Amino acid sequence: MKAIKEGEVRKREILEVSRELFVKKGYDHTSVNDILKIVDIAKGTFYYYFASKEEVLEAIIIDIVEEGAKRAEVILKDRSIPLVNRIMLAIMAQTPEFEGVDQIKEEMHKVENTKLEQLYLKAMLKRMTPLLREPVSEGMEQDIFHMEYPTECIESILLLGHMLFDCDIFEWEMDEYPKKIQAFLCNIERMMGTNEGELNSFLQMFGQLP
Amino acid sequence: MKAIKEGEVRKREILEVSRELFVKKGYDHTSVNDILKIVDIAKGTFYYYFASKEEVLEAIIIDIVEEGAKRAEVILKDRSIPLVNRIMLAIMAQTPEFEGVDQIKEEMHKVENTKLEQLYLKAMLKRMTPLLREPVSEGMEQDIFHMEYPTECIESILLLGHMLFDCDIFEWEMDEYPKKIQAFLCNIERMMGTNEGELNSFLQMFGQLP
DNA sequence: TTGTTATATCGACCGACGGTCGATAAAGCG
DNA sequence: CGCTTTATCGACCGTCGGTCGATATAACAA
Repeated sequence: MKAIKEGEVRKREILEVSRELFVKKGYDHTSVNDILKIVDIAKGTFYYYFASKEEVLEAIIIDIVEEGAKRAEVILKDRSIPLVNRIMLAIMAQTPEFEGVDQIKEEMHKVENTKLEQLYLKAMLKRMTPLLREPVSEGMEQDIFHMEYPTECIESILLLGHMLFDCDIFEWEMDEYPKKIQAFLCNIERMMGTNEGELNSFLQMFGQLP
Repeated sequence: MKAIKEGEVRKREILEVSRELFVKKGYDHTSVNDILKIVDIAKGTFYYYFASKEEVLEAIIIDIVEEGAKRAEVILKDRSIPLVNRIMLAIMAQTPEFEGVDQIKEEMHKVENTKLEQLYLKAMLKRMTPLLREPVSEGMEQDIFHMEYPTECIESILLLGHMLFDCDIFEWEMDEYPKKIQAFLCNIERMMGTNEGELNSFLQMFGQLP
C-alpha cells in the first residue's frame, strides 16, 4: 500500500527530516538511507524529488539563511529600538540560540559539519550584507558611525560574529566567553568608529558583563 | 618485484602525493586509490603507514601550518624590518602565494575543500596567535598600538585575513581586490589602535594602491 | 649458513554509500 | 474506459574507505 502524497508535501517532509539529521549528526555522517528510514519512502522516491544529497543540503541552507534574514528584517523595521541595538540584534538573530533554542547550538555547528558550515556562511553573508547597509548608512548620517568602507566593515563583522561564536574553531571554556564577547564588541566599535562603550548598554541586556 | 623502502621514506612519499592531490582536487574528490596509483603501492601499504585517509590529511595540515609558522618566525626575528611591517609580513607569509608561488592559490582553497580549509584554519590560529603576541606587545609598549584585548585582536585579524583573501566565500572580481585590501588594512589599523595610515607604507610595498 | 624475527608489501575481499532505472500503482482527465 | 501524468518502489551498480591473512625482504642471532 503506497501512501501517495502531493509532491510539495513529500518534498517538505524530506527537507525537514534531512535538516534535523544534518544538524544533529552532520552532513557527511547522515546517509540517504537514514533519511529514507525516517521519512519511510524508497530510494527512488527520494531521487524523484532531489537530484542528489547535496541538492537537499543546498535547499536546507537557503531555508536557514532565509529564516535568519526574516528575523533580521522584523527587527530592523522596528523603529522603537535604538539604531545601534537594532543592528546588533539583527546580527545576533542569525544565531538561533539567542532566539530561545539553546540546545541546537550544541549540535549544529559542532563536530565535522564543515560543508554545511561553509555553504551557510557564504549564503548568509550574501543575504545579510545588503540588509544591514541601510541602517548602517543611517547611523553614519546621524554621526554615530564613522567608516570609510561600510560594506566591507559589515562583511567583516558578520564574518567575525559567525566564526567566533557559531563555529568550533576556538575551543573556549565557558568562563572565557564574557571576555571574548567584550573583545568582539570592542573590535566592532572600533571598526565602525563609534564612541567607546556605545555597545555596552546593549551588552547589559544579556547580563554578560562580569 | 617489490620496491622496498625505509618506512619514513614511504611515509613522506605518501604525504607528498596526497598533499598535491588534496590541494589540486580537494580532499573529498581524492580517493585513496588515486593516491595508490601515483605512489605505486598497494592498499595494504597505505594503511600500514596511516590508519585512515583523514590521518593523512591531519599530517598534511600540520606540515602546512608548520611551514607558515617557520616563515613567520624568520620574519619576526629580523629586527631590520620596522615592527609594523614585520607583523604584517608574518601574517601574509601564511598565504604562500605572496611567497612566490602564484598558481597554487587558484587551486588550493577553491572548490569544495571545506575539510582541509576548516582544519587548517583551526590549526593555523592555534599556532600563529602566540607567535604574534610578543611583537604586538612590543608595539604596545612603544605606543604604536593601543589595544584592550591584544590576543583576541590578533585572532580576529588572522581570521579575517584568511577568510577574506584565502577562501572563496566572497566571489570578488580582480578589480575589487585593491579596495578590499585597503578596507582590511583600515579595519586592522582601527582594531589595533594605530595612527590612521600606519599601514599604508606597508601597502605600497605591493603596489596595490590605486 | 641457517633459523627467527621485524619490517614492508601485496591484493582479494567487505560493508556502506550515493545514485540509476525500469516496473508499476494511483490520480487526473477527456 | 483508455490514456497520460504523477508518484512510488526496490533491485541493482560502481566506487569508496578500510580490513586481513599471505608473503617477501631485511636484519640479526646462533
